[in-house]
Amino acid sequence: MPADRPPTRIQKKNRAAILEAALNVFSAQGFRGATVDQIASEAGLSKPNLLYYFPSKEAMHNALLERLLDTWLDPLRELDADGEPLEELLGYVQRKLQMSRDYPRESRLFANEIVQGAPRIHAALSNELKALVDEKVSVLQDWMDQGRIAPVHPYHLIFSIWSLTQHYADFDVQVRAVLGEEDPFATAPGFMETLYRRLLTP
Amino acid sequence: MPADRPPTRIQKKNRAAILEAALNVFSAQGFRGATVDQIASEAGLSKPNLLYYFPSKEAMHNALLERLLDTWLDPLRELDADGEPLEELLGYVQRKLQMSRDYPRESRLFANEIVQGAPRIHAALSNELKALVDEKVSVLQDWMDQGRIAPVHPYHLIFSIWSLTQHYADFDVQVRAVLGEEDPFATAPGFMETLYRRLLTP
DNA sequence: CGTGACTTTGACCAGTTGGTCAAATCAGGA
DNA sequence: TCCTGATTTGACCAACTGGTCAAAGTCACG
Repeated sequence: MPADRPPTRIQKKNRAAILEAALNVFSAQGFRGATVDQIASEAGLSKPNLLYYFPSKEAMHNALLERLLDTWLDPLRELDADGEPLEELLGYVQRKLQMSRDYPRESRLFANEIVQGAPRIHAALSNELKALVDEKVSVLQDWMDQGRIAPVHPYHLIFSIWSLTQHYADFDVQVRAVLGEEDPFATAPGFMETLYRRLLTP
Repeated sequence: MPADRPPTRIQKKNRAAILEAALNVFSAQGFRGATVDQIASEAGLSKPNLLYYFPSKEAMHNALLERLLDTWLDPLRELDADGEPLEELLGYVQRKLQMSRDYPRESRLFANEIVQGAPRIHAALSNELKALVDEKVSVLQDWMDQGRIAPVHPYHLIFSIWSLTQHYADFDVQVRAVLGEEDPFATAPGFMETLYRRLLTP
């Protein structure tokens, strides 16, 4: 563990390689299923060397989760209260869907954590996450009150967007087993657009 | 391991207790996260005693998954080609939602397995599951062709039902963290009905 | 109540895993 | 080049975990 002066070139490179490898392994095996040795070999480093950069396996996991929550909520943050309601929501849906396509490992890391009761990020859910959702829900509520989108339970509306979009990353195996050759991400955007347009058009 | 004559009273009781305990532990911790000792103590038996009834930890897990897939698909099997299309679909949605409320452990067991790539039930997904879905999709397609429900991508329609309903079991912690006091299952059925009614009414 | 099959368990074992440590090696500024 | 701090690693541990086994206890039925 080097002193807390600015990180060297080597530190940056190795820390990044470790997190990249850890993301692969944790997202595929879950926290307990992952072993430090696996991560080390995936990162091309020795196990003691990993533990030189991160004090423990849990620290790697935490570093990933911390970085993740922010990225994960970005699409929702972009929802603009001053935009055209339906287009804003459809935009949010498509951004979220793209994240499932482009960052499936992150989605699964998150899913693993939540399914098992979110032991490590429970606080963040009740604080940051809840605060952001509450804020955006009040925007949705205003739009509904003004008759600019159809009235529906705003929290369930957001849950539905989360679950529908993340399903394609988290349950990827199942989706592909059922669909066969067809690429889910070719047809999903159209389906989503239809669904939310019909649901929300006043 | 007793002979293969009919199971005794004790065998029945203990096997059931073990599976019940295993469901608790596996659904909360995942396969690798669960330990045989945990399951044993939860079942009120000793570890060697568990391994007298099941040859290995994996055998317990398999026994659960096997029993699960059938139960899990029952609501979809009930979808009746001769019924009134919209009502049939809404009925399916509500049955699936009830399963999430009444059997959250089973839902999470399944989720854990799929998120990690379904290593143990991949075959069942491509066979039984795909066959059933294909069959029901052709029913949906007929309904759409006849103009009895609005045309949408039928596979995505089914995925959407799965993801929306299971979300309330699998991501329960997150849902409750955001909702606070409100019981999700009080308001979800209404939301779902609205959603699918608007999506599917021709 | 005796007997053979069924059940239970304490003690144990080998493999795995997270983590440590001292010694060796390397990088780069003076 | 030399020196100091940064980096790397082989060898090790202790704890945990899945699984074994022989011996002891219990059950049901003739």
